[in-house]
Amino acid sequence: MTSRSVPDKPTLEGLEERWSAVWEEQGTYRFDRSKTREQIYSIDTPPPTVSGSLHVGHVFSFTHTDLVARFWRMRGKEVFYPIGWDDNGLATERRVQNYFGVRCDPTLPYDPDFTPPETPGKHEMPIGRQNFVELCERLTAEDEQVFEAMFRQIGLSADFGMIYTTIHAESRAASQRAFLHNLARGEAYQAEAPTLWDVTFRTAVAQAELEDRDRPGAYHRIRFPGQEPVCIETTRPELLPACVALVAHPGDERYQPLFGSSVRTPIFGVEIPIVAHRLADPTKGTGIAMICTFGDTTDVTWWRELRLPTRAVLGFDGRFVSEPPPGIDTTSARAAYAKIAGATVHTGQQRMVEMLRESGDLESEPKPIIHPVKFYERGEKPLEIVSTRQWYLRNGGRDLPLRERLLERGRELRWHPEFMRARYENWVRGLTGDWLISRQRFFGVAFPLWYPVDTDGNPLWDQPIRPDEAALPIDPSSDTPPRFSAEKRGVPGGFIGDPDVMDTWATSSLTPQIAGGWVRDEDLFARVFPMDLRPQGHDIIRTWLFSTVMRSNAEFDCLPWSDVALSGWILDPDRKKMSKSKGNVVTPADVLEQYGSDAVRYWSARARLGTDAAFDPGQLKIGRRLAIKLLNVGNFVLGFGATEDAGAITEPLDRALLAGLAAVIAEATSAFEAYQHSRALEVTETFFWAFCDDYLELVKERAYGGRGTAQAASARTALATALSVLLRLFAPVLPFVTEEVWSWWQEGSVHRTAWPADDEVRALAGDGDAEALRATSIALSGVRKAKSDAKLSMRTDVASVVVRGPQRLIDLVQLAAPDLRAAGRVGELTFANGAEELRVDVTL
RNA sequence: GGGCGCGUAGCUCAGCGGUAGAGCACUCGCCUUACAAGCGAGGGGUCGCAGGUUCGACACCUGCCGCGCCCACCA
Repeated sequence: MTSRSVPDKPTLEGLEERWSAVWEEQGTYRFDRSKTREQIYSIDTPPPTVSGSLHVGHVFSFTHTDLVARFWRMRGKEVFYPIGWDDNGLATERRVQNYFGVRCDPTLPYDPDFTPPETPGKHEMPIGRQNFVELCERLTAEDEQVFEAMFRQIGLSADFGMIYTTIHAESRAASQRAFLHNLARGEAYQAEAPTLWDVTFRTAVAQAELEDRDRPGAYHRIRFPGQEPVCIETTRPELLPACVALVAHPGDERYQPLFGSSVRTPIFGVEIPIVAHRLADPTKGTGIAMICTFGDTTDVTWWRELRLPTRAVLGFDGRFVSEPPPGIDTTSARAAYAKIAGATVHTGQQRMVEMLRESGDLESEPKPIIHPVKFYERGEKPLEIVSTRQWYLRNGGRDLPLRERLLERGRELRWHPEFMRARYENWVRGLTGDWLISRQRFFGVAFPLWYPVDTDGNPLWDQPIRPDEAALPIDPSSDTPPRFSAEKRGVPGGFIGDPDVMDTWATSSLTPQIAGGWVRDEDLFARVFPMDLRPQGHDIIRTWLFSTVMRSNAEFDCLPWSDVALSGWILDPDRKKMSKSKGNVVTPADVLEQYGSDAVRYWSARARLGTDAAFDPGQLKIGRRLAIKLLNVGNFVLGFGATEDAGAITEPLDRALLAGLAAVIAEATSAFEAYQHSRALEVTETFFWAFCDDYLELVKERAYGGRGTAQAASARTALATALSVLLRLFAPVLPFVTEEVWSWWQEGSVHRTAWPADDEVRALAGDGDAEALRATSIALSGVRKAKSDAKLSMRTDVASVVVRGPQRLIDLVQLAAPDLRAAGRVGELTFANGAEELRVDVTL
C-alpha cells in the first residue's frame, strides 16, 4: 500500500472491510515456509466446531491467540498460524438431522439422485450412510464460510490459505495413520467389556465425555428372602433381574456372618452369593448393596474384581431385552420378566415396583431423592452400561508408568496461567481406564481396518486386516482390503469392514500433525513441530489438551508444544454462563456491528488468561473510544508535518516523554513474552492517555513553532516517534485503527513492522528523566484545578503561579517551565523549595 | 469428599511487604482551532472475617465464611 495523506475527518467506519481486503491482497499474514524452525513461531490453533453457533466466546479466545501471533510476528518471527474447522462428529450429525429432517440408516443403499426435502418433515427421513455423509459435508462447508467471514472480520492474522478441516481426506489419513501406529506399538487394542453407553445416540462414550447431572430418583428398600432375610436399598429396582450378588464391606460386623452364604432375589428367585468388598460403604443405605450387571461403574468394578456372572438385561436401545438373562428360568420368574421385556428403564421401574409391592418384598414406600447421574455431555438420557466390543487407546488409566510419563509431560509444559496445570494433573490422576475411541456413528474418521469372516460367517475380530499406509485414507465400508476382491465383502471366507468411526477427539488430538503436514509434507513439519503454542479454553484440558499430549508422547516422545495459553469463559453481565437455553447469548455479529472489531478486541485483550470475563458493554465503549482517540491523535500529530527525523530531540520534556516511553516498551514487551497481554495493554494505554492529556497539551504551542524552529522540531520529532511507537504497541490489540493511522505516513503494513525496541527509544531520550513529565503534569493539574474550582474555561489566563515542592521535583518542573506556562496560560511562573509534595499556588 | 481460583470504590477490574489505584457510573464545570463519540476537576473503599509473622500486612502464614470452576466409586 502506498502512503496517503491524512484525511480531514478520520473515522472508524469501513476500516474492517478496507484493511481485511488489503491484507488479503498483499498477503500480509501469509506464511513463508522457507524459514527455519528457529525463525518460526508456530501455533496449534483450535478448530472450532462449526456445527455449533458462533459465540462471543469465540471472538474472545481467538483474539487472545491473535494478540500473541501479532506480537511475535512483529518481533520478527514468521508465524505459523493455520485455521481449522472441526466438522467431524456428532455435533454435525445432529445439526444435519435437524436441518434437513433426515437420519442415517446405514442399511440403506446410496441414492445418487437424492435431494433432501425442502423443509424438514414431521418424521426424520431415513437415508443411507453415504447420502448422510454428503449432507454433512455440504452443510459444514456452508457453516465454515460463516466462521471464516467472522474470523476475518475480527482481524485474525491467520493464513486463511492454510485451512484444515477434521473431516478432510488429509485429516482422515493422519488420524488413521496415527491409529495404525498406535496399533503397531500396542497402544491401541480392542476389548469386549462393559461400556458406558448412550441409549439415544446408541454409541459408546469415553470418560472424558461424561458429566454428572442431578436427577430425581428414589431409594427403594427391597427384602431378599433367605435363611436370614436381607434388606438392601437401591435407586434402580428395575435392575433386580440383573442382580448377581449382594455386597457389604468386609469389616461390617452386621453382615460378616452372611459372607459366603446366599440369598434369593425376590420375584425371580435367582440364588446369589453375599460377598465382601472394600468399596461397599457401611454408611450408605442398609450397608449392603445389590450388584447388577450393570447399574453403575462400581457394579463393573465389583463384577470384574469378584469375578461374578453376567446377567445383562438392557439392550443398546436402553430397553429391556426380550429374553431374560441366565438364571431366570422358572415359569413364574419368566412370567415376571415378560412384564418388563421391551420396556424402557422408566416403565420397567414402575412395573418392577408394582410387582415388589404385590409380593410384599418392598419393605417401605420409595423415598424420593435428588442424586447425581452420569450423562453423556451431549445426551438427554442417563448413560447405561452395556457390554460391547470397542477399541481403546492406552492413556495411563490402567498403566502406572505411562501415567507417570504423562504427568511428567504436564510438568514440562509451560502453563499460562500456571495454576491450570493442576486441572491436568487432577484429570490424569483420576483416569479410571483407557480411552475408548470407537463410536457407533457415521460422520467421522473410520477405523482403517477390516476383519476376516470365517467359513461360518463369523467375523474374526481379533485378526484385523490393515491397509497399506500409502493408501490412506481408506473407508473400510467401500474400499477392499489387500488380497481380497470386492465380492468377498460380508460372505463366509471373505471380509467385513470395521463399522465404527473414531471419537472426534481421536482426530482433534492430532491437530499439530494435521496442520503441520506430518508425513504429507515432512519438510513443513520439521519447520513447525514441536510447536510453540497451544491456545485453548480451560474446559477442554481433559479432552483436547490431554489427548494431544498423549498422542505426541506416543508418536514422537515429546510434547507437541512448549506453551499452552488458557482463555477463560465469557459470562453474561449477570455472571451467568451464556447458553442458548438461557437466552442470554450475545452474538458476535451484533457486537461487531455496534462497536467495531477493534473495540471488541480491546475488550478481549483486557481480560487475563484463565480468567472468566463478563460481557461488558462498558468495556466495549472504552475500546471504541480508544480507537477513535488514536485516529484523532494521529491526525493531530501528523498535522504538524511531523516525521521521526525532523530534528534533534533536545528539549527536556520531549526527552522525558521518550524516557517514559522506553520504559513502557520494556514492560509491554516482557508482559507479552510472558503471555500477559492484558498487562501489556494496560501499561501502553495508561501511557497513551497521559501522552494525550498532558504531554500533548504541554508541547502543543511549542510544536506549532511559537518558540523557535529547533524547539518545535524537538517536539515534532518526539511526537512522531511516540506516535510510531504507540501505534506499534497497540497494533496487536487494535489492528485496524493502527494500520489506518500507519498508512497515513508510513510505507508497508504496521503488522509487518518491527516491534519497538526500548533501547533505541532510550537512546533518543538521552538524559531525559520520565519523572520530569510526571512532575510537570502534576503542576499543570494544579493550574487546571484552580480554573475548574473557579468554574472558568481552561483558556483563562492566569496571573501568577508558584510551584512548591522538594528541590528535586522543582528542578524537573523548572526544565519545562516554558511549556507549563504556555499550556496553563500562566503569566508569571515562580518556584519555591519547601513543601513535601509538589503543589501549586495559583493567582487567577 | 478432594483440588483450583476468586472475594479491593455502586459496577468491571488492576495492584501485592512501606502512606489505597484505573476505567465506567456519579457530582461540578468547560464550545479549549486533534477529538463535545471531547476536555478539566471532584466525591467515594477500616482491600470478606478472625488470628499470627513483621518496625510495618490489602499483600506473607493459619483458620473460618461466601462465590465460581474442575474432579470423585453418587447402592
